[in-house]
Amino acid sequence: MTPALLAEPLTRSVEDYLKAIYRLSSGGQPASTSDIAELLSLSAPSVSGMIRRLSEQGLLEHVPYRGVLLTVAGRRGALRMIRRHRLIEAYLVGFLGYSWDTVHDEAERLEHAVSEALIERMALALGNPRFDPHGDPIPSSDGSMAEPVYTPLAEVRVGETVEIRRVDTSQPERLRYLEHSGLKPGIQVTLLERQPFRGPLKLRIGAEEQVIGHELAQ
Amino acid sequence: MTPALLAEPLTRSVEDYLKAIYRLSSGGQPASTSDIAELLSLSAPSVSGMIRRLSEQGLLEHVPYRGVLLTVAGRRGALRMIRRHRLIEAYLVGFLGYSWDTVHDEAERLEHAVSEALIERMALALGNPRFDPHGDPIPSSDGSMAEPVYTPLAEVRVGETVEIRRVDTSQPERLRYLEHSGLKPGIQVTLLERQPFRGPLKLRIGAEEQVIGHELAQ
DNA sequence: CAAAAAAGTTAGGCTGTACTAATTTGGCTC
DNA sequence: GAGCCAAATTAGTACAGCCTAACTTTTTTG
Repeated sequence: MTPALLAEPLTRSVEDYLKAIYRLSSGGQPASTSDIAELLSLSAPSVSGMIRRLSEQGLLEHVPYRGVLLTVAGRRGALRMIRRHRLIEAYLVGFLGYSWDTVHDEAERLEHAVSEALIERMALALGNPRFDPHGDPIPSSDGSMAEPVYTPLAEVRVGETVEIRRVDTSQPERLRYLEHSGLKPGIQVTLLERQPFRGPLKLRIGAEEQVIGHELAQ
Repeated sequence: MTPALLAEPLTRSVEDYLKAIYRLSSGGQPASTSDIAELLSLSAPSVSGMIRRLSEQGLLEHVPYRGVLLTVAGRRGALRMIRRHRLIEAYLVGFLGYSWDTVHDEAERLEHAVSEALIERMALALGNPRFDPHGDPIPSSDGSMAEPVYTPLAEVRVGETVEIRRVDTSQPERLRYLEHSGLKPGIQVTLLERQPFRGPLKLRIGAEEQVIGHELAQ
């Protein structure tokens, strides 16, 4: 419950915890110890210990045996890292020829090391983008983030032509597949037909393609 | 005395120690505990402790009370960091508008975080340069480094026109001054006159300038 | 060349972050 | 509602790196 206005710098570990908890609690439910442990590949006791320290620092709210939620300060820290991560990804893809699937790990390490000044220079070089290469929104430096609602491709009507806006980044191999088939944000796609019972969708991207049982969640 | 061919990754601290020891022992003399402590802003006992660990890892040769020298493995680690540092500096100056005096600190942190792949992409974007923006040589990825011998400006004859090749990077404020006065590598300079007894030198850079008592060591 | 000063090392401690093993708590089932 | 399982926490340990205080070795100097 420290004021946290004078914000001492966070360690790398703390930054990773905040990001993880942000992701896990994005739906409003608290993040559980074991989910955090799973996401960060750590043991549950390690997470328990860190949760205690982060609570004492006022970065999160802990209800024992129930889970944690970020405080305002914690959320600020998390969004700062997400901004960094997504800008770094955008920069590496835009200026250094990185591909979708390799850029994540690089950004994961750089996000802890880069200065505020460099982040802003990269943002400037990119034209202060609002979205990263996968279509995920980039928080602004004051910590606000546009979170537009898109229609999952699975729910588009047959015959409709839509623009891909965002792709799920949680699985690298799926990403690689999407990249290979040209399903990138900004691309126009027409839904040709849909098989019932969560069956595959056929769509046209210029040439055409027929894929994805329902891993086209969006 | 481990073989060190399977090279476990070095920690940030270890990387900094290796760089410091490389610098301090570049003349062939061993680096002393207190010089290392001074350079890294650490206490002497901290350095003593780290020296023991690094010796055990086979990264340096320690003669108690006498000093340390890098082993082949240690030198490899040091040159790897110097390559990273100088390429990052060159990249930030060349592509992101950094100035001489601000680029060092940024590189100091990034050099520990960047992947081998990103370093090589930056090198490629720069056209595999052999020298960084200050004129310091960049070690190649196999660990060799050209170390040309240049004539200090203080020893140039009056009337001669020479090209600036390299500037001393050890003092940020001096660097800032040099940058301001246009004394950058690649620039042509004519020595107009020299005052005796380590007095100031007058030189022409297009317009002209008269500076530097003898901090123009090169 | 002996004593003082400087440099280096050892001893002992602290913090951050991780671990395993043991214990506690909460929720589910019969 | 008793018992059990899973999840969470506590207890105790380790290691990297840092520190200060105290001691030893080397160098300098009167």
